[in-house]
Amino acid sequence: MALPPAISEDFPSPSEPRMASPEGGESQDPRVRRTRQILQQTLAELLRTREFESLSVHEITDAAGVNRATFYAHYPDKFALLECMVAGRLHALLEGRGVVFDGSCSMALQGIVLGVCDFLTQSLRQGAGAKCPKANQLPPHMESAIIAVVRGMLLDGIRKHPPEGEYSPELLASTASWAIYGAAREWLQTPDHPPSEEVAPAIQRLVVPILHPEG
Amino acid sequence: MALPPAISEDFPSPSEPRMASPEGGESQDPRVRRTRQILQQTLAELLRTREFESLSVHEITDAAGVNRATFYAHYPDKFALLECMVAGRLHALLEGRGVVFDGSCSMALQGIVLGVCDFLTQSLRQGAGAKCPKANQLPPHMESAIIAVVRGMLLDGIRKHPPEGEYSPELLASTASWAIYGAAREWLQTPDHPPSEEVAPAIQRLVVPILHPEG
DNA sequence: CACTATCTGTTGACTAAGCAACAAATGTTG
DNA sequence: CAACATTTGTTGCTTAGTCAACAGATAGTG
Repeated sequence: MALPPAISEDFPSPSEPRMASPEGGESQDPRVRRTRQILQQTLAELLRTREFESLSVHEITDAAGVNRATFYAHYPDKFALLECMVAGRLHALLEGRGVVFDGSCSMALQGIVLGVCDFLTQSLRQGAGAKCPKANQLPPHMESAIIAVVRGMLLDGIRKHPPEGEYSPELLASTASWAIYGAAREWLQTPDHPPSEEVAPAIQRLVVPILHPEG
Repeated sequence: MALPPAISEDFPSPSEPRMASPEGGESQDPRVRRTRQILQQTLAELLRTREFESLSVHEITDAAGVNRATFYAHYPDKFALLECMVAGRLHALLEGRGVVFDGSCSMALQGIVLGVCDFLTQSLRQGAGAKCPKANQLPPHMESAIIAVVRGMLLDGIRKHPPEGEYSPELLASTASWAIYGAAREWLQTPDHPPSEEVAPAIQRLVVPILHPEG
């Protein structure tokens, strides 16, 4: 498989990854939680010294002490695992800050923006060893995973307080999430960029009109 | 159960604990290694803030995210888990220093003595929060676990090079292991005791005659 | 004392994880 | 190109872990 699969519609929760078979809802079985946590944590550790593209499923499961067949019982491929891993970490970061986007409060939106900026920064710092020696860039599949998480959070919030415009929640969420990530990425690649606390309000002001096209 | 069961004859390896059913040999199944590692690690973490006596099996398995029935499939009781946990940590400490007792070399014996002293010190430091606020003492079941590990190592070494005297390897190993632990304990409880590097040779000279009654 | 509560082991039915083997696709080297 | 090795998904069978429920032991409370 050369190209990653399309990001699924459903939000890829870390404990209930994007899969072919089962419906949503978090798994209760301790074995399931344990296996997914081990796989995600192992991938995170491998990414400190290895490039994602160069990793095989066999290598990940070997390092995790998990059978390869078990891997495929949880994730369709390594891209899904990456997505869930990033989702889990980003979610943990945002939850640790008490950020919950409900569709109307722009403070929460700014929290998401700030979270993405900081998450990008720390992800780059961690993988400084092997991944992108010179350019301040993340591997592409990690980027789309972050966007998918942000899109899922925005979509949840928008659906709770749907705006009255003509645009679908999906379109609004996708547009805003790509915009947020693009802005954060641009900020990060700017030499001598200001701290995230300064740039976050600016990005937030740029994105707000997307979510509230009328006002 | 009010009293701990007697220390078994076989050495309680961390990955193959003292059990009713199976024979010796380390388990190959990743699930088995994982479960035992989680339980031992969880116990170690709990002991930082809790007293061993006050812990129930239910509490340990709950914190570990392991089913209580699974616990009993690996350990007959919490004392066996403690023993295996201590054995694993002490073994790791000694192996990290390259200590292997083969029954004859007194340098290795001194390595064991030094390891016990340092292990006692670090065990006390870790559990300083809750266990024994004033006296420099370890919970009794931890003490017997340490002695069991030392006894097992000595027994392995003695059997490789059995001395010619009238004493059985078991008697020699038990006597020496209790002597070593008692000496280390006395050293640790002495106010302003010298560093372990100084006391270890002294203890070793005390114990050597036990293992080599003739010479 | 009786009542309640918790802990200890144990059992049997169900489910997830391990394992070996497979076919197919993809590289890689001569 | 051909031969070889690696990776990817998938499949049946076995084993370990989960879960609920059980009986017995221990201990606290009115």
